[in-house]
Amino acid sequence: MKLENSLRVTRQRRILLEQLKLSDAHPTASEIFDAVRKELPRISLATVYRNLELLAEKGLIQLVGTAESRQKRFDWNPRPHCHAHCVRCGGVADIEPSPEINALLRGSVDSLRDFEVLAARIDFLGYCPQCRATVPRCSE
Amino acid sequence: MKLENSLRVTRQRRILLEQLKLSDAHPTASEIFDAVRKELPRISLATVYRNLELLAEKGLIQLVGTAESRQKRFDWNPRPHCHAHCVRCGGVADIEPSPEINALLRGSVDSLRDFEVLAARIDFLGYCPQCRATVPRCSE
DNA sequence: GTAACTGCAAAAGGTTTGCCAGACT
DNA sequence: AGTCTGGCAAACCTTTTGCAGTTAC
Repeated sequence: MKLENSLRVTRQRRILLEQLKLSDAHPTASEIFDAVRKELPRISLATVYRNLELLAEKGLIQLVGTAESRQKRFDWNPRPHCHAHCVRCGGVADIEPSPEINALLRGSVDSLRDFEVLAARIDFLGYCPQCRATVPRCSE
Repeated sequence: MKLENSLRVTRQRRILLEQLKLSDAHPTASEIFDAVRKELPRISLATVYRNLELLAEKGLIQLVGTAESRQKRFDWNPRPHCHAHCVRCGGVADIEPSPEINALLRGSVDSLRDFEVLAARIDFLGYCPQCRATVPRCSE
C-alpha cells in the first residue's frame, strides 16, 4: 500500500485505515480506537488522533463537521459529499445529492463574490429512520 | 422583550443576545463572553454557555458546525441558511443561496428516503477574501 | 543510519456541572 | 413559597503534546 510521500505504512496506520473503511457510520476517534484495539491491543489513543489528523491533512480521509456534538467524526471518503445529521442521536449518514444540485453548486451562488470556493457541502438536519420511529410527535 | 415561556429576561440574557446580534462573524462562546463582560464585568463564562445553549434550544439563535475547530460558534439568526467557512482562518460568513438552490433543496434529493428532513444547510469551504489575498498559491 | 513513528503519561482547551445565594413571579 | 438564574469552582471529556524508545525505508 502506498500512502503518500513521507507517510510511512505502519501497522497502526494500515489497520486504522482498514477499520475506518469498514464503516459508513462516520465514527468518532474513540470508536475507531475501540475497533482498532481489537487488532492492536496496545495502540494508544494518541496514535489514533495523530494518524486521523495526518490522513485528513493529506486528503486521504475527511473530517465531518457536527455542530451539535463535541466529538469529531471521520469519513473514509475524502471527496466532498453530503451528509444527513440526525438531530436526535447525532448519527451521520452519506447522502447522494441530485445531479441538479451538484450542477448548481458549481456556480450560481450569490454573495460569494470574494470567497474562493474549494468545496461545497450540504448537510441535512432531521431524524434518521430509527429515531424517526420513536420520536414523540406533536401532530399527525 | 419577550423571549419564550418560562425564559426570564435577565440582564445577562438581554445583553448576551444584544452583543451576539451586533456581530455577523459567528463568534465563539469566549468571544461573546469578552464582549458581554465589557458591560457586565462579573458575568461568568458558565452563564454565557448556559444561555447560549438555552437560546439555541428555544430556536432563538443557532449553533454553527465547524469540523475544523473544536470551538462552537453561534449565529444570532436561527433560520437555516448557508455559511462559507474559511479553511485557513476558520472564519464563518453568511451566504445567500440562489433561489434555484433553495427550491431544489426542498425536494429532489435521492437516498433520503427514510430520513425526515427538518432543515438543509449548505457549507462552502474555501478562502475568505482576506486569506485569499495572502495565501501562497501553487500556480498563477 | 536516520527521520518518521509509537506508547505512555501529562497537559491543554473547551464545555458542563454542583452548589448555594440572589432575583423574579 | 417556590422557581428560575447567576457566579464560582471543580469536574469532565476530547484532543494535543513532550519524551524516550522503536520501526520503516
